[in-house]
Amino acid sequence: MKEIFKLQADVCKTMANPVRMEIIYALKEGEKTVTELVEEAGLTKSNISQHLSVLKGSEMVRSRREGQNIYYSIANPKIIEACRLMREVLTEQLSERQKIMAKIED
Amino acid sequence: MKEIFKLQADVCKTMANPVRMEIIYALKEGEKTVTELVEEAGLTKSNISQHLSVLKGSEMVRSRREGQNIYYSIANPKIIEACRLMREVLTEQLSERQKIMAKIED
DNA sequence: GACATAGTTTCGAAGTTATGCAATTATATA
DNA sequence: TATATAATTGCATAACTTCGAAACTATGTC
Repeated sequence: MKEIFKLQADVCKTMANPVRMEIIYALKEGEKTVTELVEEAGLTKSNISQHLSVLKGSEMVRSRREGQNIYYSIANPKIIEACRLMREVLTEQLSERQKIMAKIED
Repeated sequence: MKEIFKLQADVCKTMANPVRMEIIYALKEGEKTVTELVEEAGLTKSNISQHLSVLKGSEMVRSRREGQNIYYSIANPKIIEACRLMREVLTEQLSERQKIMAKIED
């Protein structure tokens, strides 16, 4: 019974990094090569490659080679859905905080 | 623009621990005291308390005191929704793996 | 084969997280 | 005030994560 919590925590762990979150959002638009992701994020190729390897290890992304390039894409659209919901949680938290701040300013 | 990825990763980070995931699922049923959570999880009070403090710091749970007890509850039902979706991602991954295993056994 | 480009892997330093133990705080009750 | 129960905090330590630099692998072109 406890095993499921561990596995589910691992899914979160994969998404629990700002670079990997940025990669997920970048791939939302469609498949991209490592170099494209590197340029978009403004980070080293080594770093992006390592994060892609984590994402692939948890089966959140797939990859396919085409000549010199390797194209990465989101493995399951539900990952995007989960991210969307977490962003909603976040925005509701932020707007809640703003309401409180507004009250204090009165 | 990058800040949002950091914040969103932080939301994930909060959920990226099996004990905290177990607490979230335990609180899904309704508010509970620390002692109840301790008994349910079979861990030390110190440990549960520290994880509750992380969850509270990210505003995922609320607490209210009633006499000697402190009752914890989920702050936003969307947190449960996000967890549900992540579990779906997980179960789809597991069943996908099983399909592949079945093919190999032929 | 030599060279260029795309991507991965290895390694070590720096930072972060999880845990139990012991000490502390808060409330209730006699 | 003394004592019991509920919960939190501080601290040490072991385990894990992140990152860049350099070395390596894979593919394409001359």
